[in-house]
Amino acid sequence: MKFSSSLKLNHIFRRLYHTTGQADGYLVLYARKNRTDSNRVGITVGKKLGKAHIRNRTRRRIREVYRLNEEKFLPGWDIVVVARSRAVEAPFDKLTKSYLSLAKKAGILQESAE
RNA sequence: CAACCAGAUCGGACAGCCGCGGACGCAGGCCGAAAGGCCGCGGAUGAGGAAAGUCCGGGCUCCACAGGGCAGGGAUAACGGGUAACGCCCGCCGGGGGAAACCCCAGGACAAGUGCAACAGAGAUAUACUACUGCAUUGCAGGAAAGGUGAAAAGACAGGCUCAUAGCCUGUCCGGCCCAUGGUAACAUGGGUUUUACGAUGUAAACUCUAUCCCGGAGCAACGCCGUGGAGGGACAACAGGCUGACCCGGCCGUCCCGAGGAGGCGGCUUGAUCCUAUGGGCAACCAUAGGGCUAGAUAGAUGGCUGUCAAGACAGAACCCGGCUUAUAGAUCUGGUUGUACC
RNA sequence: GGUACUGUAGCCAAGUGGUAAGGCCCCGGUCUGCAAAACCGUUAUUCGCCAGUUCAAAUCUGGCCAGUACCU
Repeated sequence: MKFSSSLKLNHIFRRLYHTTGQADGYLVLYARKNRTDSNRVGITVGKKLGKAHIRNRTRRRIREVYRLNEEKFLPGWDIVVVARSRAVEAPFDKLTKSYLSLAKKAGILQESAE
């Protein structure tokens, strides 16, 4: 990916949970500026959603949505996406639609992508 | 061919585009004094039979600890073997199931002691309600067969003597004990002994006893190393620097050193009671020898998305590592075997 | 990843082998002109599930399932 990396630090996750997020039936999205030129993206899949292989698959699909749509995002943000229970069985195009609409509400999409 | 039984192996495949992890290689690029770091390119490589539950047994690491015995605690339970060890595995004995192949069993001891046994029943470890027999006429003697209750009522049955269903005698069977033979052994077979004391209910997944084994605690989020800042301790010799102050002393900032240590980082981290093949030993589990192979090491945690064809069809994702057990699991293939039917 | 604990009526729960206490709620009745309160009565096919031991299991033993807490 061109300007993105994964978000790994636990205290940044906790800082983002305290911000106001955007949510729908599939996902919850938190975003915050990070004063760099790149994005850091974290994904949270809670233990209630299923066993280990189900959580792994859900996380991969959410990561893939970001990877395929990276050029639509603005750089310089920390982003955390939390999967909700409907995201486990959701088809891929619905997941993509949900992700992008939440990102648009949060104001982290490029103007040309809208 | 059908229905089964046992064991073993696999457990979506192929193609295209985009993408991920850690090694390796590169006369590649950038940073750096160097060590090295970051990026790029390349071709390989990259989850399981249960990776799961965390139920047992170990390795490994740290903390605690002079030696020995008793006590105490825990585990196991026919017998023999395998193993580093096990509560696991193999063989075998006994019992149970099946027509058979074959499968299942926590399978020591209640005549060492203690405890518990509701309801029903006359009586529950002991008894005499109904009923029975003899003599006498409602009393004496006999003793426990039958009825009934219950999970359980003094091993089971037959014949003779007898007033009798008591008691005694005889015989058969079950169990116990003793002897012989076979077996390493559990045990099997045969013979003997006896019947009120060799047989006086059940329960030890009740306390307990016996035999064998074990014995401190924690667990890789263990543990070791580095450690910006901040806080702590020490030093500041000479004119000296800044702040406080009219000035001096003093205090703070400052400079250097020290050892703990939070965030974070690095190691631990994968070659091991290892796997494959062959030969030999053993009924088998397994063992020995020889040759060959290296096959994930992440740390918000790597296998995904889309398309096409076939199939449509599971359970499910390593996190220090092994040996087992248990649980979940669609389907496919192979090997050996049993029974039934038909044909030659 | 690791270590503990809990599961009994809709809710809170007692019950250490022998008919599963009690309280709240719900429902029915008495009372009242109608309610409330009070009083009386009623509610467990599986005591989380499956096996086993026992004459007999909520209870004892083993294995699963679900939930909670702690270490971080």
